[in-house]
Amino acid sequence: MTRPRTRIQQRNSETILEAALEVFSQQGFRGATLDQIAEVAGLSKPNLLYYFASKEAIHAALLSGLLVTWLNPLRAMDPDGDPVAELLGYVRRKLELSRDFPRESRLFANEMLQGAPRIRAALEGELRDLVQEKAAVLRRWMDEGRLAPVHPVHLIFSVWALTQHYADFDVQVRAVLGKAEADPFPEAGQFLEVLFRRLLEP
Amino acid sequence: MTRPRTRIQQRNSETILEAALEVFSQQGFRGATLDQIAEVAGLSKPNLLYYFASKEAIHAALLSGLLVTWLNPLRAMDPDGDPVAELLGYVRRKLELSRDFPRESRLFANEMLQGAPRIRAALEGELRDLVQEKAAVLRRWMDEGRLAPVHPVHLIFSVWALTQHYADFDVQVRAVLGKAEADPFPEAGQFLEVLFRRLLEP
DNA sequence: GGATGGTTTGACCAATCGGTCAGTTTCAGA
DNA sequence: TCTGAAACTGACCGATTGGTCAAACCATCC
Repeated sequence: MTRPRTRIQQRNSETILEAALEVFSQQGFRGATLDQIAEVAGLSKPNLLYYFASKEAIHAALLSGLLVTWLNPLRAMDPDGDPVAELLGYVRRKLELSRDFPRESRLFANEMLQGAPRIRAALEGELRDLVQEKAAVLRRWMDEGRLAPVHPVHLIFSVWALTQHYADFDVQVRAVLGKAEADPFPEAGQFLEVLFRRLLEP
Repeated sequence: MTRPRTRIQQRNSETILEAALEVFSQQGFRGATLDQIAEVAGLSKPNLLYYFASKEAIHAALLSGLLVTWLNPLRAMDPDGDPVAELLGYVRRKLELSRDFPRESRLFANEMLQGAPRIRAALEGELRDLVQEKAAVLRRWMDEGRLAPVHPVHLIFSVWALTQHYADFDVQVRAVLGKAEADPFPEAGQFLEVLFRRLLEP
């Protein structure tokens, strides 16, 4: 449940979570099966259940760390920094998360599509509080005339939507852009910088 | 398969598809079960399979009409109209789709998260062609100085991301905004209009 | 070389899965 | 009112599901 003790426990727990992330992020909770996870992990199904009490427990372990990681870039937005630079930095870090951890993004998206049955509480508590706190900072910046006035919460939504789109809809992005092997993220980064710069510069 | 003939066939086919949309959009293909769909539809499982050959067939029937509906707003963008007005109109119509057909949006999102195994071909064909066609129009508008120069395809991505976010992440949006009963769409519409106006006006 | 405790597994379980089928009920048209 | 087709159902099928368990394995320390 908490920290694995032996090296084997450490290694196998990680292997299982890695495999579970692969499967859950693609199939959702109900669509994923322990057999799939076991196969990806290269372990037997009973062995999975030796390390985690249930399918639910594996999923919970994945989700528990997720929200924190996901919100770190927002937390890092400095109220004493330069408004536009801070927000562009946030966008950049969030886009890097989409690029480097697309499966985590899809796991989160899956949970949202299902109506967030397992993290509803965190959304209405932790997440809401942080967003409201940062929205107040944004509102202050706007009042000071250092940021164009827009609805601060929807502004944060727009950062989420625009960055996560490149992870969650990766197939579509690549299909439309055509060049299957090319990396769409550099272009996306440039586009988003222009977008937010034009939106936010007073 | 094609058009139902009798009134009963018409009604029950619609009932089944309506129920299937409810379940598939929330659970994804693998996560959904025929029993769930049958219960929501108020029909017996064998009766479902009297109208549709298989679970796969129900899902396919839902998806087949989806892409067309989903792309209609983009199709409606008039190459001879006013650039900014046309794009804002597109955004408005797309946001209305998110508001009025959130389950369709989630069904599509689920398919994307799974890697689009059933509509990959349409993405690389029909969808790609339409986007490239409209991107050419956007590029022309930019060359004529009637639209600020940005990457046209990523511009279209941004419309998708920002509008679909309000359907796909509806739970999160409402959790963060707090007021559970309030409708976030009017505010969203205003925000998106400001965003795209500032981004696109030359 | 044993003893010990952490690790792994084949065999198995009840429940649920998508789907079939023989047979019954309902309905529309003559 | 009769009849044939359409609509519907309970019972059932083999496969798969999440999960259990006793037994075996294995590394380590004495």
